[in-house]
Amino acid sequence: MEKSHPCTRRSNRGAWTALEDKLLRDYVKTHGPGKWRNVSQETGLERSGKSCRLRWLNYLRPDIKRGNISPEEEDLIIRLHKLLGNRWSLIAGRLPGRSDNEIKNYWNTTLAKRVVHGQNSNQSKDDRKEKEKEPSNMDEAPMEMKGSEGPDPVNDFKEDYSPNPAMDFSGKLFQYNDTDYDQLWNFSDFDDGRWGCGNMGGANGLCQWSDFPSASAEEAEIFFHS
DNA sequence: AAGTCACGCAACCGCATGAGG
DNA sequence: ACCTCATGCGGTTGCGTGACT
Repeated sequence: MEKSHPCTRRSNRGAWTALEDKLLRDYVKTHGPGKWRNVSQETGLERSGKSCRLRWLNYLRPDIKRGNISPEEEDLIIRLHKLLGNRWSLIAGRLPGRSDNEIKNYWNTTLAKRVVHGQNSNQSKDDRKEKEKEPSNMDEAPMEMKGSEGPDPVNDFKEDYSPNPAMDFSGKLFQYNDTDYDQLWNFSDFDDGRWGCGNMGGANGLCQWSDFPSASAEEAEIFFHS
């Protein structure tokens, strides 16, 4: 097998062509998603593995949903962003058919200004540039805000989703009743130990805040039901 | 009609992480 | 325990296009 010299074999950049899409689709159909490094060798595509992966995830995979974000999806994005910060892949995981890139773009172009500036989306580019110079609250993940002067994610969550809080809010465990959140939480999403335990079984749920890192799901349940 | 601006989106880049040797 | 490689993630860039002057 002859390798092209890196200088002469310049990888393609820019927008994907229909032919490139077809080659990538065919590759995935045969080999399945993954082994992105091999795509260029197998198909002749002059694209990096990263680029192929991104194209597949954001555009070509069969379950991808194109088109406008619905108001329901929008609401979900806002609420999840409030909880999770810029963890786009987690947020995308709750919106079937939407990619993290799409949600990130939608947030940055549409929702961020709406959330920061109320409903006034007529913001000039200069204004945005100015904003970009200073750290935005919305760009910070909840855990980074913790202990600072910024919003308190625990209390925010508490206020928003816990009309009937569990017995010990200050003790880091709390209950929510919002049925939406039956679908929103699971253990694996929060494997960094900051958000973790949840009772996904019914209309009510139990969540754990990061100051309780050693608690297992079982411990949290015992705590909640004791 | 032509030039400029503003915006949205696709794609790229750098870093982090995890698996396997 | 360390190294390498593949993959994933979030931030950023740049292009295409429609709106505006």
